[in-house]
Amino acid sequence: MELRQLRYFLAVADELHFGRAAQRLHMSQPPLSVQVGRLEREVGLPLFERSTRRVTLTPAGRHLQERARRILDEVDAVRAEMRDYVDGLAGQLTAGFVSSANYTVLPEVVQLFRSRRDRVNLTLVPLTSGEQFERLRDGTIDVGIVRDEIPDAARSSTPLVTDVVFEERLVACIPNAHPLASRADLSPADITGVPMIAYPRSLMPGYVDRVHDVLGLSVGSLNVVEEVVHQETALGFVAAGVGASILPESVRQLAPASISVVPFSGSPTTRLMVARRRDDVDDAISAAFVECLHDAARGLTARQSMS
Amino acid sequence: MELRQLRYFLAVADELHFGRAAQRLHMSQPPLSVQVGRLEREVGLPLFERSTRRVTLTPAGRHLQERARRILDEVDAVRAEMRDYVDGLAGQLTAGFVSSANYTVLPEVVQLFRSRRDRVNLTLVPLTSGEQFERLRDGTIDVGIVRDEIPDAARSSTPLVTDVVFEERLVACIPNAHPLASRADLSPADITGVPMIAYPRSLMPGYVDRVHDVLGLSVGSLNVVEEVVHQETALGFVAAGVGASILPESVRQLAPASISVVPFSGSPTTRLMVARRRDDVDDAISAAFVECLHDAARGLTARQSMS
DNA sequence: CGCGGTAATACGACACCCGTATCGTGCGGA
DNA sequence: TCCGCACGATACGGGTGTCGTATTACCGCG
Repeated sequence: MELRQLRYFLAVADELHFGRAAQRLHMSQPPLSVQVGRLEREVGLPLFERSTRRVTLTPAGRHLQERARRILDEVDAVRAEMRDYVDGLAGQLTAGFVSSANYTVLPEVVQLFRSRRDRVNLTLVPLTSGEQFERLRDGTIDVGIVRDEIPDAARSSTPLVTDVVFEERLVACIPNAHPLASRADLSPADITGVPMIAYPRSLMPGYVDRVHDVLGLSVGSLNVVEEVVHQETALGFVAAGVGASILPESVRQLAPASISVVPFSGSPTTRLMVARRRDDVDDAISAAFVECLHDAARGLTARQSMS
Repeated sequence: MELRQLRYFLAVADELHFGRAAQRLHMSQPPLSVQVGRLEREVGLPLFERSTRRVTLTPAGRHLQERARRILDEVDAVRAEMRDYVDGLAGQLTAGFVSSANYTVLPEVVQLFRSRRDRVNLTLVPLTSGEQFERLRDGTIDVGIVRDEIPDAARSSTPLVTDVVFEERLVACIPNAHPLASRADLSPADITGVPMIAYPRSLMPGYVDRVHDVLGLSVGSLNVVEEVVHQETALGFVAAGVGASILPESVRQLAPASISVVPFSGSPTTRLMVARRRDDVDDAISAAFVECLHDAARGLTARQSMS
């Protein structure tokens, strides 16, 4: 029993006329008769009562008509669902993200994407930028939300492409007790002697390089006393008076009253970026996700410029 | 998209191994790979991620796995249902019956058959014996419950076969006012002069012949003053004093107090019979129906002999 | 670095399916 | 009553699909 035979049978059952059914199927009548006959031999009983003047369904034929219609409808539905996978309306997307994105675009991005592509299963994996480059390469994630540019070394080894999503100012988080805490703004020279809480370059290469770059600092010029991997941890050390830390401005939401958040003169920035494999940029699902990122960032940037 | 391809795909999806799947499908691996590839080209995207060491389902593949399993299960179910039609567990049966059967076997037969073959649609058509012979011939009914033997003329024109189902005594229904009403039993000679309500021979040939036969009457020897087609009508005329009528004993259930029901000496009988086309005797459904008839009659005969 | 295992490809044989031509049959009109 | 017509079934040839065997390509492992 093949679908073709069911389609043929159903056409005849609906038309109750082999000639017209054949016409509807864009074929000639003889092979249609043959296929229906073959189906009847397979199920072991006649599905039609035929005379040269009239074709009628047998009870078994009537039953099969209902079931065949149901099955063929289901097959059509599957075909449509498969087309949705082709068009990116359904599927799977695994996205990495730096935890700091939690405080800017991420919540709205997730909401936007879930509403626009409700049949895509979105899996979010919190990872550092460096880990995301690695997992983009081995295919464990499809898209990465990273902070700042990919270092040349990582970029050359695999063809990854990046887009700037959201730009925000860098700020210094300083214990209130420290003399610099009361300053309106800081210059890079102000912090060179200050004990610093920083990220390991191996895990956050883009961000670490960016900070040095925009502040005009040479490698090693900062007095790093502690290395951490999360903003929350960094803020904890700052609050404890261990040192200061250079973080994205959105960290204000997390900073307790015991910490002063001081901007830099010249408003140096850090950039949230989205990274994908080059051969993935025209994938419909990841493209939709990137679009959500930009849409969410657009709203955030507008609010940012108003304040 | 054909069922064969879905079957092949599903085997691979279950095994995650082309070789083992091919083995399970009793075929070799290369054509299996080809068919799966063909299916993938049709839906427009890969269903498996393959390396030489590992086969994995893509998201679309996982989805299709569920749907394909469902569809194939449904096809299997249809096959089983079709087999039920072959085996006579499902289908259609149109049975004719003489209205007098209503007062003996019919109610129990219907109940029995409906419980034994709940998936057979039983249609009951009240018809005289003569009409049933006609409609057995043209296929409008599949089985007939008739009274007494088919006359030779009807029998020869089409190959019908009959079985005795239930035998009961003939009785005379007489208005209470008539002198014969008080008799314990009657002989045929007693009624030759009495005005009679009878059936037309054209509609009930078997019964009319039977009555004449078992009572030893020659054609025309009865004084027929009225012809009717239903017991109920005959009883009405009897109650009105128009005349007497010779009916099956089960008519007692219907007879009002104004009518006397008197048996004949020698206990002549009428027989309820089941008739089928000869080429239908090994049809599973009608055979089951006949079996129900006999089973119902068996119980009835037992109760009859006890009284 | 070769070896085993696995999926993909190549190719020839066979079966299936389709279209054209034709037949058999039953109904309806002349 | 007979002929014509409509319709489904059958016959047959050509093309396509599907299968099995043989072979290739690739990957992981010892």
